Amino acid sequence: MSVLSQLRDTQTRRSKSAVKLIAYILEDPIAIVSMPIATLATAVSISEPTVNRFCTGLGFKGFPDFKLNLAAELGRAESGIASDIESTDSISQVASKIFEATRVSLSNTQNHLDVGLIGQVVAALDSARSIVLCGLGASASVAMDAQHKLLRFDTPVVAHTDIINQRMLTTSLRAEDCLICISYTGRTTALCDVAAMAASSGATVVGLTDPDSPLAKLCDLVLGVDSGEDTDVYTPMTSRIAQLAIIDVLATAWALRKGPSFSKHLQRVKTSLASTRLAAN
Amino acid sequence: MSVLSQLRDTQTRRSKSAVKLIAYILEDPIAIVSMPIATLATAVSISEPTVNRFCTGLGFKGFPDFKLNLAAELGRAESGIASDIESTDSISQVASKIFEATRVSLSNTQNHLDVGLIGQVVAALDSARSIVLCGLGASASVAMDAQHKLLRFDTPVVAHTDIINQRMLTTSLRAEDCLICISYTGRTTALCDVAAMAASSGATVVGLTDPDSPLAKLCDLVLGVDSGEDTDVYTPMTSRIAQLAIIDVLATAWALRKGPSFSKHLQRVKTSLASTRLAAN
DNA sequence: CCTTTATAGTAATAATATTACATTTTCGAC
DNA sequence: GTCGAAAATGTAATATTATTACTATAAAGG
Repeated sequence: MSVLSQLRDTQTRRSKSAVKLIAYILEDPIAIVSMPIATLATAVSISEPTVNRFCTGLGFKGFPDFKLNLAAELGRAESGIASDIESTDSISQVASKIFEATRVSLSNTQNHLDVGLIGQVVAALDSARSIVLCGLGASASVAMDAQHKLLRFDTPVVAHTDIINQRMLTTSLRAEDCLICISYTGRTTALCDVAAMAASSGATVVGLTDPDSPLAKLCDLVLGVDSGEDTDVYTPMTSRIAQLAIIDVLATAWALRKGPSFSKHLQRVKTSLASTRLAAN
Repeated sequence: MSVLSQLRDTQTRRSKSAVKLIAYILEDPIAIVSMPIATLATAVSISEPTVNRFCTGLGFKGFPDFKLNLAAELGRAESGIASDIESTDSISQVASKIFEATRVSLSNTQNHLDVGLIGQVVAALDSARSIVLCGLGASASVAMDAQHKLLRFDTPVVAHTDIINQRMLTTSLRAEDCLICISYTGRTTALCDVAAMAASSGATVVGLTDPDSPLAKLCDLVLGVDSGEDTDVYTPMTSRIAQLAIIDVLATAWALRKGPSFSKHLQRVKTSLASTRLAAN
């Protein structure tokens, strides 16, 4: 499992010093890799053995081993720094850059993903009376995708990609419902209004958005999608893909939570589609 | 420059021990990162300071710094084989596996991408009177996403995710139009019908699908999406993401083809959206 | 063949990390 | 609350690992 996501996991119980330590490490992981244990210990005002115990506790051989693994992981994330596309690029250059940028974005999202939160969102979905997905513009397709995936579960789910329908919906939301708002920027006024109205109805509002955005502040649970991409000319492509990956994780985690009896249901959905397909040839 | 390529560089003059050292490191770089300098020195039958001098000579602060950089680089290269999700997996394991599978799928798609074909499709888009996107089920969201991206261009574009509308549309297609059919399996009967009808109208039919599928045979141009994933229980997640990446490439390549004058138009689209956004805070 | 320079080795030292043990804190039962 | 067990933390000693300073050896050029 990834070091960073292990650190970000809010599920596991942490000691006081572990909390301080994690916060400090996550603040600038790159700096940690070239830091002796003494420096780190002093920086968080704890003792060196505590740092060491923390590392072994995570399953590493010791502090140096921890640093090595962290470095490897950061290397994975930092690799491309997705270079901008130039007007002189050939198609194959464009393709490489886009694929690389997408991979980088995925890695960043993975590294910043809070596993504990995923669990909470899955719990919210599982106990919801119904699930509503809202997204506008580019995020509309993400909402549709999520709808398609969540349709397999037996909780009523619907995606709304139209602001009028979205607003109408909030009037009928109940406290037992779950609303998932999808927006890359988290600054779309219309969607913020929807989230605010939903929140006042008592429904659980989940945001799939920039954690620092106005929208995020209106949500009960926020799944952050790594930003840091310039929203210029070649619009946010990679962020959408990261959102989709998060939805995959949600759907899969939910299916697992439902347990083995649930796979029968999935099978039924599947076979009901078989007749729409041509045989392989 | 990358550590490994620096080591492989045959141009630079090396001392006798440096040659031995490099050979040993390249043999199993992963092993090196968790090796103390003493072990390495003994293994190559040279002294520890020689190893150290070698590292500083390469521009690193010392042996540990060298190891750190090597680890980061290896982490980057590491392309795990997407393992299946087990019912006993924890949420973080699920997340890691999904992200990894997605990255692998992206790489596969990238490797199999025919750049010449992309060029042909872009040419078709550029000369089209209008563009129609068709997708059903999971591919509906891909079609929507593509629509959103292509809306920025000044060719009329529309996505249809409803089989009735799709069928109606084919009756009004002309030879100057371009139809893009999106389907992961390429075996959805309804969509094959649509493609066949469109083809008979003379329109250019582009498929974003499995190259060996019935749908692909009905298309003029086929952009293959790497399959090889079992379509069981946890349905094709990663393939969708690969499709989206291809669409990104198409849209970007098209924008570049349009040339710099076109970026003005993109800017106009962008500013027209600004008023729907909240300011950052 | 000798000088010069680069290269390598030895041993001491410095730096970094780990262990063993003592102390404090936390948490739960009473 | 308070007592005791368990967990968490700190101190100091020790072990590991890396670097430096110095010496010796080997290679290159005249």
